[in-house]
Amino acid sequence: MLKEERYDKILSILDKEKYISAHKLSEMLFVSLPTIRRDLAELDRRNQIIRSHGGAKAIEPEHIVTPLNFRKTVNSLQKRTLCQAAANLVSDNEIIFIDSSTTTLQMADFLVEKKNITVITNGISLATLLVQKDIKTYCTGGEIFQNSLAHFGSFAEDFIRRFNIDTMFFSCHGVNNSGMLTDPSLPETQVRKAAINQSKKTVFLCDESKFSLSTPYNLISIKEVDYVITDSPIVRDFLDIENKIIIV
Amino acid sequence: MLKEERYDKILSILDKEKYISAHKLSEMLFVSLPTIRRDLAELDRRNQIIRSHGGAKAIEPEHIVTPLNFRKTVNSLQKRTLCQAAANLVSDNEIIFIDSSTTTLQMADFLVEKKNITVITNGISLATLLVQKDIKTYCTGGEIFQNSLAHFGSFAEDFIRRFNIDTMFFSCHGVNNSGMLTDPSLPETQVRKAAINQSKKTVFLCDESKFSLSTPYNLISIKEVDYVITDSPIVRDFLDIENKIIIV
DNA sequence: CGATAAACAATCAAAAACGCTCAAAGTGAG
DNA sequence: CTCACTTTGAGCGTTTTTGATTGTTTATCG
Repeated sequence: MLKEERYDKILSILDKEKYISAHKLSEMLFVSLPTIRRDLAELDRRNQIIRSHGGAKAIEPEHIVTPLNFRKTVNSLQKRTLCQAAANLVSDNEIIFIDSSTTTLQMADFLVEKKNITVITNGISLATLLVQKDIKTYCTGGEIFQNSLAHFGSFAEDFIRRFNIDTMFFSCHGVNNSGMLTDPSLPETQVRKAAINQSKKTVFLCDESKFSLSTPYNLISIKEVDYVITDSPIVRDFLDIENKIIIV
Repeated sequence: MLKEERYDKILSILDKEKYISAHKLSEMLFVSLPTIRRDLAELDRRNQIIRSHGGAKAIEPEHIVTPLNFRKTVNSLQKRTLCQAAANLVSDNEIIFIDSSTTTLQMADFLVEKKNITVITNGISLATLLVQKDIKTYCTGGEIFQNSLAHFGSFAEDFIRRFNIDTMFFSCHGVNNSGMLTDPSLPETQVRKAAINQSKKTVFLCDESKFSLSTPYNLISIKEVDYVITDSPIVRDFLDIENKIIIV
């Protein structure tokens, strides 16, 4: 097994387990403890896990994608439909923010028809797509994270604070039972918060898989979102005012 | 079996598997290990796979940033040689800046071997390449320009001013007869100036085509550059101190 | 607080993978 | 057929990765 392959396995185990001991990893991957320790040290250096005494804990499970379902995940028709509905909310001449996630990536395809819009994003893949479609695009700066090809951290937040945004489109890891949008990654949450603060209107793209998932960091309550775009009517249970929901 | 045919097979295997060892490939394709290693080296050079110790890993579809037609202009051997010489000037643990241009793009290939370096760039294609090769990469933010897939403008300049850079690598459009480096784009010139101001050392990558070209905006005189890497001895005419030139 | 066990970093030797050179095999043009 | 050129595989010294061993640090519990 290649080293990079082992790294991926560790990350995908941490995606499910949240916390894993070095000892257990060494049994699961059939390598010695020193090797696992070196792996964990390296993954910690890359900011992909958080090292702790005895093992490691996860930080960004959302972005670890297994080889088999990768294309499906990104190009899913489900997400495409959400993106189309999202793009319908954009008017000509607007300044919009789109956060970096596999869910929002396909919005690029539906924004082409808009006139004179400006898009701000922290996702490099999305930014590149947009630019190639002749859409005026700003990308936040900062360190680039390998798994998501996106910017997080104070650089990105400072950048966002310079803009007045009309509409902000985002996704996140899950919605817990109290209707709070949550994510396992603090940096991602902070970037989204910064963007929400600068925006007149917020739109949450929410596929079915996200319900009853609770992860450490709170973003905002789903009730505070202006529009929820979803393919699952379950969403109604969390909302008071019906007309904020767009079910596709 | 033709070589290109074998390349195709390797790519299609990696399309399904994500990781593959050189050993396994040699069994599957009935050729020796040295041959597989040469194949993998070539495919890595073409940025179609990512080489790693023991085998190779696939490039994830999401990570493909450069348009297809980009490659022809960029992959010239001439530029590659300049980039290799440039990379030789980088030591472990350094913080370097690489400006966005087709000339500097191939530096990514030669920086892999350095340990613990940090690269700052305004070029998105370069940044994406670097990140995939596990190099700590910061990209300046700002508007993205379609032609160059790069950031310019005051956002980018502000970003650069936050760093202390050891070495700054750049190219520009031309060198005029007084030895002044010039460029037709003011924003590009400004970004380069900002980066030069933050840097202890500057390195100019200069291929033959650049001489006697005068364009509107002055960057600095070639005499102020710490190292000039060139494939053309004509450069000597513009310089006093010989040891700043590296002719490849 | 101190004792005990677990986890750790550091070191080293073996194994695997590597790059390199060189000769053999294959290929195409004259 | 010969010659030049490319491609391949074997041999060899080097580098990288790995796992065992050592002594040290850290967590736990009485």
